[in-house]
Amino acid sequence: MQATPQISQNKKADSCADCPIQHRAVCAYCEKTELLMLEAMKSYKTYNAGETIIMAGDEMEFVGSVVTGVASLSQTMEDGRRQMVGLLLPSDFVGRPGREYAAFDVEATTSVTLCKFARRPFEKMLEQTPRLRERMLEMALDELDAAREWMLLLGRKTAREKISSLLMIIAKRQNTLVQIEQASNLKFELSLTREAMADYLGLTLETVSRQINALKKDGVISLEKKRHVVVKDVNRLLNETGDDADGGYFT
Amino acid sequence: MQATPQISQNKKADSCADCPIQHRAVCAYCEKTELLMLEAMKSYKTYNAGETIIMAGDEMEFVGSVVTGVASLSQTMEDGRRQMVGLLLPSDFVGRPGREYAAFDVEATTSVTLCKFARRPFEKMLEQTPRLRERMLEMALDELDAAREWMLLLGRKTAREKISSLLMIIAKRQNTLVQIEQASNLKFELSLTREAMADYLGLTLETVSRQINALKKDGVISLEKKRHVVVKDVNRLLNETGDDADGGYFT
DNA sequence: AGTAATAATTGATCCAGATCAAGTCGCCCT
DNA sequence: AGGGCGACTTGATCTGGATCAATTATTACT
Repeated sequence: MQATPQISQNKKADSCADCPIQHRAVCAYCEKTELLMLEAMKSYKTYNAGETIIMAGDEMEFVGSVVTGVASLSQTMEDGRRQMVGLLLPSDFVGRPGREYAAFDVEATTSVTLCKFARRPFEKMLEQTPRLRERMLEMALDELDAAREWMLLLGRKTAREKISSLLMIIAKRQNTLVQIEQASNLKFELSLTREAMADYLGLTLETVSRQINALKKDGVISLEKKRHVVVKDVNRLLNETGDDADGGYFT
Repeated sequence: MQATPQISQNKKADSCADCPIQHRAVCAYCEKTELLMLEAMKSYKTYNAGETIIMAGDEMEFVGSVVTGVASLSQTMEDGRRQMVGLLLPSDFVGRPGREYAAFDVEATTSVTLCKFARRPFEKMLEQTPRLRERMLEMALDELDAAREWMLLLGRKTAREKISSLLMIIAKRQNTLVQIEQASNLKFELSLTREAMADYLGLTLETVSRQINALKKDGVISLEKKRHVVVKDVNRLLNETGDDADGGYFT
């Protein structure tokens, strides 16, 4: 039963073009008074690729969301083993309201612009604003779903399935449903190093490299540059992920 | 730096003894009117060990929470590979408000009693009740933290570390902080089969069996019955998990 | 252009955990 | 008591991905 690739939650769809705050948490929350409060509170900051934004244990002075670029949330064991536990793309939220000290490392994978709010005022506003809290709940639940898919990937998928899944995940988040359905030739920028991919997938960078080249040799993808992927047949790639054909949620 | 084992979030602490609704989502929410509404809505149901409570794809008629027993949330691939993605102990919530069809399988691991609310009315109540929404957000964020710890386990820990971590997780959730600190001889019921443990940890049941017996042979634990564990020295076990000594969150 | 630094590939070997295959234990049932 | 079934253990072997070790692109900097 081979269905058309479906995109479950395209977060882009949630943003409203006329809202000056370009991120999901507060974007749909376009009511005048609070919007102005948020406007007054926010500030932008840009980090360079590779820069550490927050280290586990740091005091959390702010929360915010990714406006442009890619950041990662990860955990490191004493002996250096690393596991990425969150991939933060534009519209994703950073920080946990009510949390004093960071539990995970946040790093800029590419150059990243963050829209920041001082944590305390944001928390106060969260208390006063049911609509915003509702939005945060929705986001947390979406992330939880994503984390659970990710757990299946980490626990049970083969290296090849892991790589294919990652490619699909990134393709989905960077392109709209329409683009993917039409795409006999889907291209996208894979803005992660082999090492970052390995940390995402629970593999070594050597295995990542080998599997990407295997997919290439088998004609599933081709590479224009090391980090620019061309998918010839999306369904072919989807088959390699090990997921159900119609994958994704039922909402 | 060997610290005393810390327990980050003991969910038991959140329940209020005089609240007739014995679960976390609504428990702290003891305001008369809505409490009565919830009272009127709720119904209990008990499932036998091994019974399927919900299958992925089913229509979700209810949400609710675990009152007694242990249930699991899991995902299955077409070829039968299974990964547990949630372990549901008393006070844990089942179902996602707003979700029409189940995304995961829910199964009773032991005999389980669920306190159920019809989904629609619960959702309506959630809309009207900011305090309940706040509670749900907090729970979702806790689960997300747990999922991220779990991802580190799945992606980077060795089989022995995985088993040790699981034992610590269960010990923590079944005992209070005080009990654990004092415990030179911590006992607990491990209410999972070897297979369920394997599904939790991304291992095979044979490996689970071998590692448990290795921990026993090395004197880290002993077994009174196959599923009744005695931990002689909690710090010794904690060392085997690969986690930081003071592990857990900073709130 | 040349050189250093970083990212990626590729090969050879190894080993933790999977797989396959018998057992054994404990428990319910008549 | 015995038999049957599910849960668990234990052993032998295999293998996917890790590890170790060079190269070979890329990119960034003078």
